[in-house]
Amino acid sequence: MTKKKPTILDVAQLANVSRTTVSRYLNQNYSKMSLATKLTIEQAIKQLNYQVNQSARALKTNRTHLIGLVMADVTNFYASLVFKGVADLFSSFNYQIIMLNSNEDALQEQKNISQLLQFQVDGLLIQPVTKNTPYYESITIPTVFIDRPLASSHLAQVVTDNYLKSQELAQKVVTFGYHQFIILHQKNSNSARDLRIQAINDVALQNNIKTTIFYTDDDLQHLLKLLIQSPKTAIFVLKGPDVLKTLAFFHAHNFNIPNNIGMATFDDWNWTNFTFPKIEKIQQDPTKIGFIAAKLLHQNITSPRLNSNSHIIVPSVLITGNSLK
Amino acid sequence: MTKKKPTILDVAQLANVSRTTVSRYLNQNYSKMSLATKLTIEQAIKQLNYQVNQSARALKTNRTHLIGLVMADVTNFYASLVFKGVADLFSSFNYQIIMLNSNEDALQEQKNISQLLQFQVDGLLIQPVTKNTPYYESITIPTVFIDRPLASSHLAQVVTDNYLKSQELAQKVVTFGYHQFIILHQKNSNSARDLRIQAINDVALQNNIKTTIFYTDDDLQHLLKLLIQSPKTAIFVLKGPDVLKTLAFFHAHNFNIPNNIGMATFDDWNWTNFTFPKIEKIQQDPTKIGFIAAKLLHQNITSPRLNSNSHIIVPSVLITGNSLK
DNA sequence: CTGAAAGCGCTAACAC
DNA sequence: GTGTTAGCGCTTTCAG
Repeated sequence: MTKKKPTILDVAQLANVSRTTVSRYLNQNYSKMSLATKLTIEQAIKQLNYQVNQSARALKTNRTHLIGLVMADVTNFYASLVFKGVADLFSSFNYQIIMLNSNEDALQEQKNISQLLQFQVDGLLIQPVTKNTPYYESITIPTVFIDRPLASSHLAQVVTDNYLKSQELAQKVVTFGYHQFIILHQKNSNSARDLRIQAINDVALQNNIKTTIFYTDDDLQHLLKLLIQSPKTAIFVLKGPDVLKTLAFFHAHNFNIPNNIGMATFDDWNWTNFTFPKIEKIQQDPTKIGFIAAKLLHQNITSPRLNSNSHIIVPSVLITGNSLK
Repeated sequence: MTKKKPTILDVAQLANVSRTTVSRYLNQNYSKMSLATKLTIEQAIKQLNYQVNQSARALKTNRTHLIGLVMADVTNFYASLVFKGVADLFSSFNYQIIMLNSNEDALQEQKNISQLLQFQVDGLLIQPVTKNTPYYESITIPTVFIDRPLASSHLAQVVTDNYLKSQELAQKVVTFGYHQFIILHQKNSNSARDLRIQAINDVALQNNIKTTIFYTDDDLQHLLKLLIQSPKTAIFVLKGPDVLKTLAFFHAHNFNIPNNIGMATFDDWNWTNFTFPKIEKIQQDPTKIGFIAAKLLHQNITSPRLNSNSHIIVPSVLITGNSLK
């Protein structure tokens, strides 16, 4: 327990070779090494239960094999799914992921990034909480932004097709003949959500449909006023978990979907797979977004300046439900 | 971009002091330092935008300020919540969390642990996928196990009161006069789940109630046979997300809860907050478990051999619903 | 109050 | 095919 960890020197001495040779073994430079020494070293390592010290290696090679993942809100299920994708990609290259929580706070995000830079991470994956591109552009290590589009074209980013798919969804809703749209979301805003709202609004305008924005943070009771004695209404719920909440609320107040109200939503996960009725939705694949972002980052780390400012759109899918009528 | 990062030496030269003095500044050893030099150094650091190199510091001090978090399944919402608790605690001590996914696979878990040891993490938090205590006991750095109880008393662990609370829940269900229990869970087993099942079984036995175990992995259709023309039945759903699935299924087959069937569940999150009806449940607090485990680990890191083998039980709460009748 | 210098464990020229 | 050696950036005695 208290005895020191074996170093490369211990292995070298036990195997009767030099540190260099052991180092070569560790880095798989077997090319110029007799099978005999290779086996001796292998044996010595096993015997001592030797493990390379990544700190030392990092100091020498200037590569930590650490990736920083800065998520806007880790308690959001979106974060787990992105993490999975990122971890899946990087685990095959023996990189480890340090995840931090910005908690939707810009200051915390900057602290997180600064911390990660001290740890000399080889790359950064950021779900940005702000649109503060000057700060983001000042980051000098390979970085890929996730989920929330940023205006600057200098910054590599992997996002989904928010505007177009939302437009498509809204247009489909229109075909059902709704005369009023209600958009339900949380006050806290971000660029991805803004694009969705904008698309819905644009479609509404083109079709002379009245749109009201409503915050789930507020008491849903207020919503009732909007619904009673109003024209045929469709509700867009911008966050998966809010669907459950809203459904329960409607159920309690004897509103039926799709008979009294139409509903459509955006789903990062399978929230609506088990609801009644099935909700018309746009489904995105956060794990895929994470995986692709990680892949891009890995490229930017291993061969810099190649696609370092790619913008990748991971398409989402429109899934039919029976929540419109 | 390509220019080298400033080192402590650059700061020292700019501030006209020695590396030692800068190092003292960095480590807040202000006690024996003139205010003048302190300010000069502060200024130089700002000017160069200097950041300490943690790899170098780690090599020297033998402390990485890295914590390894090995979770059985990161796509499970439980993992996010635990992570939050762990991150909340350790962020105040400037430790970073490296999270890895064992994917419910023992081999993967061992690889993960081995990787983390190479990175010289200062401590380990493990949600174990096996009961392989010999291997776990061979780990020589501070380690705390989470969620799934391990037999060995040598190992520090933070878990919830699975057996007792499950017993309490089952006993409550019994008072409603159910004559049959069905336990719904996933085939994949672990010690925490086993304890819950055992408690329910024990209560059933004591009350001459027939219990059937049913896997959600299988087609739920089979479940119907068990329900039609059978005595008054209560269903225990062992995983929050499965509640949605099961409710939707019952709804589709015109079974009403609580009129036709009773239901009780275990909830890591607010899965059942928005269901109809509200489900009788045991609610645990994974974030709290993570926080407490992290606290214990931090203690074990900073003052070893004090509580290094504590067993902490974080109580869960029985929450009344209207799913029993 | 400050500095000189050794050394943490490893890698990579360069030598042989 | 293998070894010598310098040095990555930092902390820490020890000396002044």
